[in-house]
Amino acid sequence: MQEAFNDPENFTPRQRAVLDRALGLLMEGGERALTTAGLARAASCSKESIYKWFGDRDGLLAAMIAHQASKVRAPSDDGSALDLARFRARLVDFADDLLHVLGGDVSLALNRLAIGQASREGSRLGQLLIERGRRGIDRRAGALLETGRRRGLIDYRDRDAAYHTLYGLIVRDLHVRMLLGEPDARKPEAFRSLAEEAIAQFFVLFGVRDTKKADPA
Amino acid sequence: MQEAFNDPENFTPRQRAVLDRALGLLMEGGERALTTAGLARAASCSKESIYKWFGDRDGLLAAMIAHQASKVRAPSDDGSALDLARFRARLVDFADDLLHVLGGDVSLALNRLAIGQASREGSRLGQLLIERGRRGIDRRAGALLETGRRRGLIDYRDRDAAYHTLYGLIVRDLHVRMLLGEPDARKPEAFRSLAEEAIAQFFVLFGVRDTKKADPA
DNA sequence: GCGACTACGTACCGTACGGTACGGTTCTTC
DNA sequence: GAAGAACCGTACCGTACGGTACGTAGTCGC
Repeated sequence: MQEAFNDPENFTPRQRAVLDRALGLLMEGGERALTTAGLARAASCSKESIYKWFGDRDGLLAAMIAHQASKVRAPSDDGSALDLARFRARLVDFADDLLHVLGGDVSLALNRLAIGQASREGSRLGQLLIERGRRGIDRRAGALLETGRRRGLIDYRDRDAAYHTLYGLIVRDLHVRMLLGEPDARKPEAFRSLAEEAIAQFFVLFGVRDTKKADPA
Repeated sequence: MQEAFNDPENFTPRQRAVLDRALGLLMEGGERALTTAGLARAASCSKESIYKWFGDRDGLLAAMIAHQASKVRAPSDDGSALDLARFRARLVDFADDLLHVLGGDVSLALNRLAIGQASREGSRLGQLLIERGRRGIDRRAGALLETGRRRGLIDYRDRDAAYHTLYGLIVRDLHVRMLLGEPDARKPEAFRSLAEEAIAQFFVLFGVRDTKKADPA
């Protein structure tokens, strides 16, 4: 019955505050800094309450992921009319958002936590992170691509394959480098130009040919 | 003077054997399974020797990375004459190798270890992993790309940018998913086709147009 | 006002780990 | 063959953490 602890809908405001404090501790000092005693002290609650609410330490970690995921609301994709320029701008925004999300403190801390636990057998944190965190982004991008294809702005055979290519063009090896703590990888001021270049390349691969093709030669 | 411990050239065969056993423990059960007492028991050595050889636990981890990196020898890039087909095959091989390396047990275990430690302030494991592990791959790919460009098979403005794009096309989000423990991401039997598709896309972006351009329309 | 409930703070327990010390054994070297 | 170094096995120490138990203080319903 540990699942009952993981439903962010049932979290009380007090519990959410404690989970936020836990995320803060995790961001500051990593997993080692997130101890039940330390969290109880930092959040001014008792260890007993923590265990009562979340079961055990793994339940707490899972609840943190669920809680954080519940805070992120994907911007609703209004199906307004898209011309090529607007569609391209939407893709650039998506790419920029993606880089900022992946490079955010909370995302990096949670991914480091889940990856650190991934070697352990019974750990479902990785799955949980993918399901709760990535699914939303994937769906948002998938819908965007689908819209672009229906409007004849891009074309592809396999939507998932196209999305994975888009993801690779945007993120490259930046995510892992940021996870490893390489300072050069975390340059939010560079994300915009990276996003624009990635989308330009994506259009070369999947764009429908148009009359305004620049041809340097 | 901890640096002295990290030079794999100075490791004795006995020390290498211990480091191999440590890598084995790390692969089996993650960082939690790699304790000094456990390693001493598994490798039939004394804890005192471990501390004498590697300084402390962090020194041991660094030595493991250095040791593993020293085992990987990049295949020497013989500058034989390359036509397009051979160059393309070389790139596919590189992509296939890259996916197999990143998805290997040792690589995943070491990356998980370094990422788990990345939040800690003084941790240089991430840097060490990038320097010792990735530099070789990067140089190999860079040389390959440079050769292709000199032969007029591909073209690019910025070699590093081209390489990063190549990396993104090959790896996509597979590395992080494998690090998170997603079973679907680790399908070595699928790596070859992924590699071929990535190289095909790379040629669309950076290939020099030739007469045999297939044009569906 | 009173019981039932919840939560806070603290103290406590068992365990496990990093690191050190020491006696005994094997191997090298002269 | 003796001196000395390297190493193994084990025992030991201090600490820190996960998890539990308990005494107390609010709070809500009646």
